[in-house]
Amino acid sequence: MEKEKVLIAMSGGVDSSIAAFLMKNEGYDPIGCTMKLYGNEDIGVCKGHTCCSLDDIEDARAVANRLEMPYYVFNFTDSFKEKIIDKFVATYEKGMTPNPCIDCNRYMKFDKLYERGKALGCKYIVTGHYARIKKTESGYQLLKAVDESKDQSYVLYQMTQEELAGTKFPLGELTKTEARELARENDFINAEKPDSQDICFVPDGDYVSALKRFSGKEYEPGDFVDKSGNVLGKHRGIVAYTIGQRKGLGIASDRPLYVCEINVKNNQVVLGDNEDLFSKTVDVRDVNWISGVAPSEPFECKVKIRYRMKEQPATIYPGENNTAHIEFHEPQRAKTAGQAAVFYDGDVVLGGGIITNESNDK
RNA sequence: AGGGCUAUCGCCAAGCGGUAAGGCACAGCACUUUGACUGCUGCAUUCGCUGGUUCGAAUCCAGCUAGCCCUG
Repeated sequence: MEKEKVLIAMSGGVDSSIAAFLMKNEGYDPIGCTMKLYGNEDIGVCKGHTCCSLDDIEDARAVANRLEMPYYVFNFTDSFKEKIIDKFVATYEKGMTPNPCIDCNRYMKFDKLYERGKALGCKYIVTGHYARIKKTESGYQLLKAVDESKDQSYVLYQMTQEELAGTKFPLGELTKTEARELARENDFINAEKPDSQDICFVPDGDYVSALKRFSGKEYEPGDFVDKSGNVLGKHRGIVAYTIGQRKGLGIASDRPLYVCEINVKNNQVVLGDNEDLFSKTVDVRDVNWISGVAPSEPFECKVKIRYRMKEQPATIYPGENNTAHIEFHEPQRAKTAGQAAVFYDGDVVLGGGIITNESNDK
């Protein structure tokens, strides 16, 4: 009997390697692949451990060989630049803070890669994400991972029914510790490889320099001001800041200062106290409802406003044109335009959207 | 010109005769598939200068210097 083909996105890290291993064990016929998303020359020198650096292709290939899988490298550099990098730059220039990982999942893994999988006759594409997919009578659900500390459902909220139907997340049921164990037991060369971190196309973590390199621009310094408009100092360009940021301001005060507002128009960054950062309402656009249909009535659920935070109770008011208004029961710290708000009902991801900045959007 | 006040780390600021708190900034580490937040660690042998009193002074005294305020 013919085994079902699946396409495995392999970053070269432990997780996706184990994903491949598990699929193989489950009796699928896996094909390994790595998406080439950028060239080293595009991002400066590329050393270190990031999720898709070219060095990692060697590791991915080694694992694929080990598992006796065909292995391909897909060159997606053009669309990655267009869909991820250019948007990353544009978002910062608008005084907002992008989350490129979300876009990468949406436009690369579950769009470009998904198509390739189909073209290769694969029934599923498989990634090493820590999240679960559940089939119910009413359709597919995206769930949090069993290992809550590693849960990545937040960065997957853009997935559609069709994508969920054609995707497998074998790591969703495992803890990170178990994944590492498996890698060690099977002598995977990347068993001890550190978890990825930082933006993959900004390996040194200096995203401000990266922005300049990508855009070819210098960003104009401007004023740091307080709520009353008093000038407190000079900032090094609006793109270098995000809401709630404390470090790197270089301003000595009698208390900690935080970025409260980024004003693109006057090229000003407004600084204030931590208490000034809290607000109860958040508006989102580009909302994706995983079920495929927007709720017609307001409802209660829990919401995350950033990747690393515990979801908080809120009421969602679905709006026109894929928007929604969120009212938290308790004020939340540092809502940041450009980041995603993701809705949860227990372990189930209901959907999510991009946080708008009312003042900047006007 | 008189009178008063103040001078402690890059910034704010404790200390009031017993051998330099703390906050901010900065640096490093941890955490982290975004940016942040957060946590931990480090950061003045020295208190405007010069003398004096004392076993011992940033803390008391004198002079000098600088800044601020009030009054001709």
